[in-house]
Amino acid sequence: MTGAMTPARGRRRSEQTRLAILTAAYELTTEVGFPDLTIEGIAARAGAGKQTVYRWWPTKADVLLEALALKADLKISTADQGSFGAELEAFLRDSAALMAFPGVVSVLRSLMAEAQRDADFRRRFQDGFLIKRRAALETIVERAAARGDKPAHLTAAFAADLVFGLIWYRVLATERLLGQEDIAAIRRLLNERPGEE
Amino acid sequence: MTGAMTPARGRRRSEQTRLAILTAAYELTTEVGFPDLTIEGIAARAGAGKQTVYRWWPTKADVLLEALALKADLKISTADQGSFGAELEAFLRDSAALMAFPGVVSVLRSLMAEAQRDADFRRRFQDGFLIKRRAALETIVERAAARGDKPAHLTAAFAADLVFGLIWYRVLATERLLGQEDIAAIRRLLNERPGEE
DNA sequence: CTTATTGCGAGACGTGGCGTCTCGAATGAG
DNA sequence: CTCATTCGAGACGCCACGTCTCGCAATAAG
Repeated sequence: MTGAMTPARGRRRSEQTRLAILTAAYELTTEVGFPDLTIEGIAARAGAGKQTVYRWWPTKADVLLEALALKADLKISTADQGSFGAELEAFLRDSAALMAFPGVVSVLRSLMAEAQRDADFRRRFQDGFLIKRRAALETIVERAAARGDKPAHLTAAFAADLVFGLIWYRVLATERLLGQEDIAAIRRLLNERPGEE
Repeated sequence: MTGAMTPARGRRRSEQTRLAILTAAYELTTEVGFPDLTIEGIAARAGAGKQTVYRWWPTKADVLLEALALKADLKISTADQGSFGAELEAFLRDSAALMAFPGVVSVLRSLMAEAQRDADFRRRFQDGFLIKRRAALETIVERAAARGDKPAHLTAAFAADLVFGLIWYRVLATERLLGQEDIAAIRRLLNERPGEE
């Protein structure tokens, strides 16, 4: 939901049209790419009017941001698995699985790119996506700390910077996606020496 | 240089105009932001014709990429300092200093964003910037390996992914730039236990 | 039921940068 | 001198932008 409050009177927002717009935006992005994605094209494919899109979303990037949540639901495991290593591995596996979903990597690239160009969207992208992902990982690290199952000197914030840094750098700057060997390497790097120094 | 070979005959390319265009592009980006940067605006500020810009650079992002090299010269220390930790610290300090240069962070964001939108520029950005930076860091790691001064299980490629991942993630997804405490944390993370298993 | 209010599809409209093209002058090797 | 090439300047058609207007549909208040 991006728009205003629920109106007291008048016609209600069409949920069917909302879903048609989100689906059209997601599909069009994978077909023509984000730069050639247009509001006009989204509206046309969804069988909606341009104004209907503009009324509920400020930019095409915001449409995609909501479409992403719709498609993949962003469910990441943070369940207590007894050890920091196991939870970290589960988190990374879920992240890799999400990015294996068709079109997700392309959309993620587009959204991060747009966040660099539009300061207002940058904020919405941080609030609606980035900090939620961070929070999940930080939960795991903090639980490990409470357990005494965490390397010294490793703060939750720094661990999040490292992990998400690796994931995003791979997506944005290389062609190599996260593999099993990367997950093992991260786990080894962050998980060793539970109570040293 | 982006253009063709040296012509056998005819008027030579004006170095003065080339510098004026690069300077104008760099300054305009910091003033109006990359999205509102236009080829027309660059040409006007530089006192050049549009065609002169189009003749030598395929996109405005390519102009900025060359302007960045002109401004900051991208000199990163890879000198042998005797230990992996010292060289890593020098590298990170240089990187932080480069990004402290006015406008550099803004340009870096714009270029990485554009690399997500334009597949052709993506390649040029990788070849002309990203892999050069990687090569510098990988040199340091490989020298440490030859010295026996490197943690086990740490490959040069993975170390580069981690370090550049952290730097780029900070720039692209947060407002926090690389500080002294981050440099210390990276050094601690990558440098401990020189020969363990 | 009547009326006010809001959302809807459709599309017209002016704006502005895009990338191409043309022009005449300047430059420099053969 | 000759001719290829670059230069500054700007005209040109194109297209998506974001706004606006229209008439109809849906919904709640009176």
